Amino acid sequence: MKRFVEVEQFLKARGIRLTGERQLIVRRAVSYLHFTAEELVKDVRTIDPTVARGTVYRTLGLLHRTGVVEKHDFRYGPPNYEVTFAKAHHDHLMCIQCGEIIEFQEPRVEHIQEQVVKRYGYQLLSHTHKLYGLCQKCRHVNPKRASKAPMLHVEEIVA
Amino acid sequence: MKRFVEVEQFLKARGIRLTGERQLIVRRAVSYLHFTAEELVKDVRTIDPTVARGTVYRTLGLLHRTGVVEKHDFRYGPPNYEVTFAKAHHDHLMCIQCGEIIEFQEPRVEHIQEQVVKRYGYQLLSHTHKLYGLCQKCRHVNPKRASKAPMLHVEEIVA
DNA sequence: AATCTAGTTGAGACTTAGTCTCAAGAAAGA
DNA sequence: TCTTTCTTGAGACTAAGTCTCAACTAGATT
Repeated sequence: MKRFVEVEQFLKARGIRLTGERQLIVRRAVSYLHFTAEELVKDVRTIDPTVARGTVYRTLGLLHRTGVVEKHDFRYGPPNYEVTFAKAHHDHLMCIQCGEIIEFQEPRVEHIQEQVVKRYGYQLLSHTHKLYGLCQKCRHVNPKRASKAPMLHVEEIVA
Repeated sequence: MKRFVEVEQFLKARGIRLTGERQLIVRRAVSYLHFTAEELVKDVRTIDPTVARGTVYRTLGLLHRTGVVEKHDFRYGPPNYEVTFAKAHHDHLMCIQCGEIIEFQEPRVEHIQEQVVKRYGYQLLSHTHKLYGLCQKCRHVNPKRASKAPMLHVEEIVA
């Protein structure tokens, strides 16, 4: 079954009104792996220019609140969204040069996290774990000009 | 030795001009554990209202590029800065109710990260690892009203 | 100490990303 | 079909941050 149909059924089952605008927005959103709010606005308005910016933001907020999309703050740049509906939990590895994003799973880290929160008497609700580096290609390319990304912290650089 | 003196020496050694504005900004910044750019602007301008907003932002950028401060995108709200100069690497655990931030160290996770990046042929440059949850106190408090934070993702909630 | 000059500053316009308001329009139940 | 409630488009508004430029100043040079 198409991914957007599942999402639409999920929304309907929660008593959320399925308007034409929302359907369009959901269908465009699932076509991306990752996207920014403004990218989605542009994309949707390319197909139907009558859809207001506000509607895209509102729908994105709705999808976020209902757990259909996840919001990622990759460094440098506006937040990034991902339709995680019916998708296994994963974390991200990003190339700071070309922007490639790789999704990885690491149950061992999840396990250690549990130990950490227990240590401080916390109840774990969620987490983010992002790795930044250079992919094989970019490592061998001499950047033509300085990237816009700020210099890395001395302490952050892993030997 | 006072923390800000060390930072000032570090900047000087790198040939960075030490103006009165920069000294004030550094001194206020090191007095916080975590702060937002706007908080720092307000704080600095309380002491010297002639310092421009832009100067605080520029100096913060300078401190960031030189690795004196680190920028954290805790979810919900503007980014958070931390003077990490001469401070051991650590990650963060945050209470989403009261905002408490705990710094923790987990060499085991750092080690697993190395394995992950090797798996994909990447060179690791930096990472962020943030845990969100409820502290002991907040877990037992019935929130008076819904928090502004978006609902958690089903997949994000750890059993 | 006076001079020089590249780097820094204040002021404020500008940008980007996102929120809010409200009248008009559309979905779903009665 | 009517009614109620929710959603929408339009655009004003806000928050956070960036940029420009003439005036100023730290620190090097004399």
